[in-house]
Amino acid sequence: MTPVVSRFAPSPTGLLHSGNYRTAIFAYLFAKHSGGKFIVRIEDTDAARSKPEYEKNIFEALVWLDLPADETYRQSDHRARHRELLEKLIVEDVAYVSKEAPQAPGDRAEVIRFRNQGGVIAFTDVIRGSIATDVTDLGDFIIARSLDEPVFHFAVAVDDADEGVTHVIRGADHISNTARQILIQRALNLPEPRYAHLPLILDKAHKKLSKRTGAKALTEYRDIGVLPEAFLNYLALLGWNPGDDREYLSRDELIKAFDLSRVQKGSAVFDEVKLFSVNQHWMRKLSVDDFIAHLNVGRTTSYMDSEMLRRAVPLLKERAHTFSEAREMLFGELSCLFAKTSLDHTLLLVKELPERPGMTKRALEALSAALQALPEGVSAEAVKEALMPLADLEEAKGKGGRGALLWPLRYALSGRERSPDPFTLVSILGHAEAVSRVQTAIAILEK
RNA sequence: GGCCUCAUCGUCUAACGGCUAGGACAGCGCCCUCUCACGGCGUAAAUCGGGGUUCGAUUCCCCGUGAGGUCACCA
Repeated sequence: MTPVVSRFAPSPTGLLHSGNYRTAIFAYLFAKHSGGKFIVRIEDTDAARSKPEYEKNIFEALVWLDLPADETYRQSDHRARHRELLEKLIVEDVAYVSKEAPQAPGDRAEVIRFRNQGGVIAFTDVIRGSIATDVTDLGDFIIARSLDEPVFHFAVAVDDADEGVTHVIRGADHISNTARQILIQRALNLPEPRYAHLPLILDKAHKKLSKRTGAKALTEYRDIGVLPEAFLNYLALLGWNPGDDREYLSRDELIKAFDLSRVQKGSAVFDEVKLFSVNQHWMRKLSVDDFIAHLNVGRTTSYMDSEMLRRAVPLLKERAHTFSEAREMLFGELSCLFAKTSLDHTLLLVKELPERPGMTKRALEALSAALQALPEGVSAEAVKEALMPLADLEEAKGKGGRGALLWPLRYALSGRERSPDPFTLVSILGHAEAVSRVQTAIAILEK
């Protein structure tokens, strides 16, 4: 059995989106599952639209996703070979130079066309089964603008054969191109690869994902702090499933389980919310050090005590779905961990009962005493055990409930109406800092 | 419009022709709770329609319908 060789063949004419990289992921997983080769070929035959920065972006993305190519090609490097075969076809009169009336700016007065004999071309798609196309209506299609400028169909047929590609895994939007490419292969006597056309990924409007309609470039997801393992996981399960109930698979598990026979035929809608949910799963699996590295807040560490940051990681894992969201929290609702915020006198008294004036202050004093009695480095659970009995105390009972005490405490510690619970805050801040903040609150009440 | 392809909850999907059509994400509700989040429990939600084949169709066949793709001197 010949080893599998798959390829990812993007054209560097723009930033690639999730749909493009999903085909790369499937091609990679398929090759690696069988221990075969994964090739990346940059299809830059359109010299006018191909840009080096787009090519750079593609490789950046593949590095980020960790989809290393066993071999890398640039289609334009094969110009001599393409020319040789083009000349051969012309000599054999399978192709011919045709005079044209240019229709659009940039059109040539002379192109190379394939002498199409017509008839039905059929192939067996690994995913969809038999697909037949009547190529008669294709006419004598163009295979090159000139001897040195082959067009996509021609270059693909030649390169796939020259590079030993056994499986062409690409989007279903290429189905109708396949017959044309087979025609060229046959004329050139090239081996015919197996084809697997993947279901398309659709946007919310159920249209093919495209940058024109707002699909994000993959690197945008990287930049807002999506983990590559999450992206890989989510995209692999869009149009494929491992055959069991697993929803979260590591890259090794994906390679092990991947199988073209379980690829869906129907297209799938890209759901960012689910991607973020998968991302949260993988964020939670990160070690504290790795998590902080991904946070990438190095420049602000003078503001953020690094020990405090470490202690905040569990809170961030609990809340954030992306690292940019985590950063927002750090500077927003969790900023109270790193700096005291000014307290609003009326907010502090929000749970004060009119019939029991001074209750808030007395509660905070009792809490302050209880906090000082706590040993250093206690868990949130231990803090809760120590403070909860106070919250249930006589004076707080009735209408105010535990909130009569817990609210001023949490507000004194965080300066915010929304924040983690007070026990967690104490355990993170340390009781010295916690006591100092409570004292500050008491001082405000005394004024 | 021609040609090609596809069709299970809102979304991603599972179900040798045979359980009450299962799971996940998102909803919703309850619990936990001073808030936010987490968590726990629960709930709603689907086989596009019509014909066949069969003892029995989500599953196989046909016809509709719908959706998408493609019809470049772009890939």
